[in-house]
Amino acid sequence: MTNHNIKPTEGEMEILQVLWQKGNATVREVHEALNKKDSGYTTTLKLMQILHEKGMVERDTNQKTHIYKALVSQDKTEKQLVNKMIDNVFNGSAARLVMQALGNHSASADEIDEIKKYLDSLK
Amino acid sequence: MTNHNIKPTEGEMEILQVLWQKGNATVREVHEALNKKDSGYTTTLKLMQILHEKGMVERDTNQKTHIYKALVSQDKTEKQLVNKMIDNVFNGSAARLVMQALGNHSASADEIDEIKKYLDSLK
DNA sequence: CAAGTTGTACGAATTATTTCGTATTCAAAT
DNA sequence: ATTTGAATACGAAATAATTCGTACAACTTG
Repeated sequence: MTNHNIKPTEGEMEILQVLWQKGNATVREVHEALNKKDSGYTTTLKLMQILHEKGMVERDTNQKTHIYKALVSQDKTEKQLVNKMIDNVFNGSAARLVMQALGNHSASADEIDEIKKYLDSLK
Repeated sequence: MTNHNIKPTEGEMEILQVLWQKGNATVREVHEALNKKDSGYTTTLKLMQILHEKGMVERDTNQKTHIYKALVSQDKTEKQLVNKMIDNVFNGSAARLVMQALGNHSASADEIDEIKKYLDSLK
């Protein structure tokens, strides 16, 4: 299977998210979307170059300003990270993770409704 | 607020989990519970000493063999890591995380029932 | 076309994390 | 008492991740 052993670092994840959201983007666009006051433009550039080395993004270098695009699937990457957390933090119990995620202010009433609908659809 | 900025590393998390599960334990017990074939006893020891420096565990040094116990709350630590993931990976949406966690084989039918009950109890 | 601006490349410094080697201490067993 | 085994202490090496400095190339505009 493709995309099997990807394990983006935290910094790489931030960039991938921007790319997933925008579809494709230049380094500057990503850097500005991240709005990091604690690190400079070349840091973002370097990270994106590393993502490219690792095969997680592709880029169009026809223009001077390169255009990047995620190659790894958002869904697969998210699943992988979630499963890792279920294993590492919740001893394999997805239910425990879910309850922990819902048992705090991050989950609004709307979100809870949405989840209920989703659960019903699983039956 | 107490326990605010703890951020255990991955290695530290593994140890904390054993401590939460066992209540208290010696270094050897933790090391064996982890069953790591890729790193030695002194590595586990060192990590536990670091946890102690950081104030995340306490230890009884009355006997030659020290006995460790977690000081940070499992619940708070889990919430913190989950919230971080919701922010970093799911753009602030707890619902997206939950669905990702449920949308794979990690979640059994039993678990899904459990979650439904929990959701109902939130209303 | 010269000067300034914006971009990439990439080695190297910095910082974080994990791992180990070795000294030392203590207790049990010979 | 001496040896052996199991423990802690802790500096330092190894590895991973982030950040930056600086060189250079390509546009832009005055």
